[in-house]
Amino acid sequence: MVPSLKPVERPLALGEQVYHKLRSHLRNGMIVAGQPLQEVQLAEQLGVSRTPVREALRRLSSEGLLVSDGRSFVVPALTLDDVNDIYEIRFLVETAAIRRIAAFTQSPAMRRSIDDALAAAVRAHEANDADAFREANISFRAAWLALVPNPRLVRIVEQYADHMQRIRTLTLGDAQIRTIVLRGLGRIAAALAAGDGDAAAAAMHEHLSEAKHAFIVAVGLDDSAAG
Amino acid sequence: MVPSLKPVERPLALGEQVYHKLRSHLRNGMIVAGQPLQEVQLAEQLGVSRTPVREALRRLSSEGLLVSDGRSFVVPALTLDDVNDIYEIRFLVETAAIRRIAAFTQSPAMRRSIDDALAAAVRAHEANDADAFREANISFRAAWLALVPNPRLVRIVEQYADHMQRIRTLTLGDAQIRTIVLRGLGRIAAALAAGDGDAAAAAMHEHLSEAKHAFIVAVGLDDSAAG
DNA sequence: TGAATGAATACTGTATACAGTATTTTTTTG
DNA sequence: CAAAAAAATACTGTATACAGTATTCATTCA
Repeated sequence: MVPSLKPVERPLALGEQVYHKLRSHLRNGMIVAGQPLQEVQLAEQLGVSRTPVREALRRLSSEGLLVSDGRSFVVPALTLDDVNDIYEIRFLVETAAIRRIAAFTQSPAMRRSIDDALAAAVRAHEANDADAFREANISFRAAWLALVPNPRLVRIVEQYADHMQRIRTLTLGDAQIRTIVLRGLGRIAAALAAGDGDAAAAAMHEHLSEAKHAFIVAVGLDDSAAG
Repeated sequence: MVPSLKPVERPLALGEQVYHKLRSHLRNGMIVAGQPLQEVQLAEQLGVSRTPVREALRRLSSEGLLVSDGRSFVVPALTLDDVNDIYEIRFLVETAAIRRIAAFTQSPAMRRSIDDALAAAVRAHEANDADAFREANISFRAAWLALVPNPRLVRIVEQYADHMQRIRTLTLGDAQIRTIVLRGLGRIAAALAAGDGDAAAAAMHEHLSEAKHAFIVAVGLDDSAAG
């Protein structure tokens, strides 16, 4: 018998595929808020039956990415309260998570993928490529999250980051905001390179603060829009 | 038209009912780890078809209360790593949440249900009633959680508390542990009454620490069991 | 013309049938 | 008797049919 032979990749269940497809569409902001997501309609578009669609919708709903509008599901329109609540959680968990990994990011090997993502962000910014920048931003988070040893904590971070990622297309379309974000990523990476957990947490907090503010202004939830 | 007339209670969907029933059984430790939960079997016992059962199982699984054992679902046996991870999250979110509400718990009216739950715990402890004590413990958490203004934060706290609640029957069966827990609840309540957020967070941290230790010893995950 | 009523439609909840796969048991063969 | 092969079984993934309910549209009556 051959040792350490991994089981063959079984084709992903349809429900899983539908879930991932809808999720990525949500992340890209390709599904607008308010528009109802109906089982039959989606099933037809995706070429599957209602069952896997239903499963995916309920799963997204249980994660808060969709809400059940009595009958069908819709992408929730975030209120200012929602944004405050989400960022309260992000401040809490992302600063804790990044502090957690600073102990072993002094090693360049561990930092490899983080630095790669940062470099990609720099390139995208220089090329003025908003989509590539957004991708690099996602890669940056994925890179440092991969070092967090607590999978449950990772899950929470990913979940609430996704809530905002859905709208990130809006803010990262602005080159000025990309400049600010890039500086934030740089500060976080520098703190990690120094192995300074407190500095990394502080940099993350500032970074999230800037992102929150940019979002609120972009969507017009701030007072200036009302006045 | 009659004003303020609430919509009539619609009967809960079967999937919802199955979910709640299974969840409460998990909380009470009535479903042992390792035993596979199979759709057909559960459907037959509950008198419904596989569909709602399936929905409930997937939902519990997505919340981490069950894991998919290739085919069916099982209650995961918590390793020491799991316990450490779960409590890392609990330390983080429950201290933050309790700190958040201390600002308005100086008012006795706001503290009402918290004090009630504490009183119930005292009575249960004096009566040496483990079940009632467990209930009071749950009520205490529900009471202070009801004051937390961030529903998403509440959800995270509830979710990870439930992970442990499932085993709490074990530890709270011991009168000595109940004494320790009761002191912990008292310290938290006192800090809240004083409106001292930092003290409340510290009391919560100590309380969780004691609970974690009691659990590790009760299940025999500690070194003493191995040695 | 406006409101109320009834029919038609659209959608989800639930049950069940069918297909595919892993596991176990039985049978067969050395 | 042991091992391998084959069959039976048990289970989940998916599709689809059916039922119930809410919503929308058309029709009728004042």
